[in-house]
Amino acid sequence: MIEEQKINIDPLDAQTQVFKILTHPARIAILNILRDGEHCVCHMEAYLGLRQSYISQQLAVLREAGLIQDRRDGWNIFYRVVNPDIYTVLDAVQKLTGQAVGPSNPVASCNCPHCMAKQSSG
Amino acid sequence: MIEEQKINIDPLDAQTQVFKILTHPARIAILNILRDGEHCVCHMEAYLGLRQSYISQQLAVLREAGLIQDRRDGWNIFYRVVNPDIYTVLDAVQKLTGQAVGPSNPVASCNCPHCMAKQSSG
DNA sequence: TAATCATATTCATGGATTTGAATATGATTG
DNA sequence: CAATCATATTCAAATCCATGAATATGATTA
Repeated sequence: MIEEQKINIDPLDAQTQVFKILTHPARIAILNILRDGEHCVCHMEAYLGLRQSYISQQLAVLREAGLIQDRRDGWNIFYRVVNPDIYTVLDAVQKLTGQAVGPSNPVASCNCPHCMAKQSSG
Repeated sequence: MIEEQKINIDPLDAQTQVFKILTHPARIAILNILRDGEHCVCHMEAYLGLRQSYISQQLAVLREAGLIQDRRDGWNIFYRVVNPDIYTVLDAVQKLTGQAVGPSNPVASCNCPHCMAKQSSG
C-alpha cells in the first residue's frame, strides 16, 4: 500500500522548482528590479546594497533556472526576465500576503550606460 | 558601502514564507485536492497513496502557515483552504511552467461520510 | 600583453528541511 | 472505562541550502 504511489508527484516538480527559486528575498528583490526592463549587475549592487559576488550567486540561480537571461554590452552585463509570467506569480503572492514591495532605493545608480544616461538627462 | 543595506528585504519575508510552504510536491498536491472544497485526511491518504503520518506532517505545515483550517466531524477531520487566493499563485505557476496537474486518482475514496455519500449516490 | 574593469565561480561550514519510524492524542462506541 | 477509530506529534538521520571568503574569468583599454 505504501509502495503503490497513487499520484504521480513528478509533474509537480517543475512547479516546486520555481517556488524553490523564489524562496529567497534577494532573488525576489532582483526580479522586482527587472520589472521595468533590463539592468546591469552594478545597478543591482547599488540598489540592493549587497555584495557583488553574492548578487552574482543569486543571478546564477535565476539564470540556471531559465528565469532570466544576460546580454553583454561593453563592460556591463545586462539581465532581463525571460518570461514576464513570473510577475503573475509574484503579484499573486503579494496579494495573498498583502505585502507589496515598492521601489526601495529609486535614486540608486551606478556607472553603467543606462544610469549615466538617466543622470545626465534627468 | 557594503554595510549600508539600501533595501529593506524584510517585507519580502512574508512572501518567501509562502513560497517555502509551496516548495513541496505533496503540499501542492494537498492544496490541489482541496480546490473543490473540504476533504478528510483519509481521503488524501487514498488519493495520494502516501502514509497517513506523512500527510499529517504536511497538513501541519500548511495549517501552521495559516493556509488551511480543520474541522472535526465525528471521527473525521476535514480540511479546507482559508484563502482561495492561494490558487491564484498555484495557477500562475502552472501557467508559467506549462505543467497543469489534473486529478490523479479521481476514483479513490475512503470511508468518510463525503466519500460514502458519493459512492451510494453515484 | 599587462592592467583594469565588471562579473562569475568555487569551496567550506553552519543551519534548515525532509522523511521514516515509532508513538501519542482524543473523540467515539460498546 | 476499554477498545477502536482517525489523526497528530516527536525524534533522529540524511540531505539540502545559504552565505562568506577567496579567487577566477573574460572583455576592454593602453
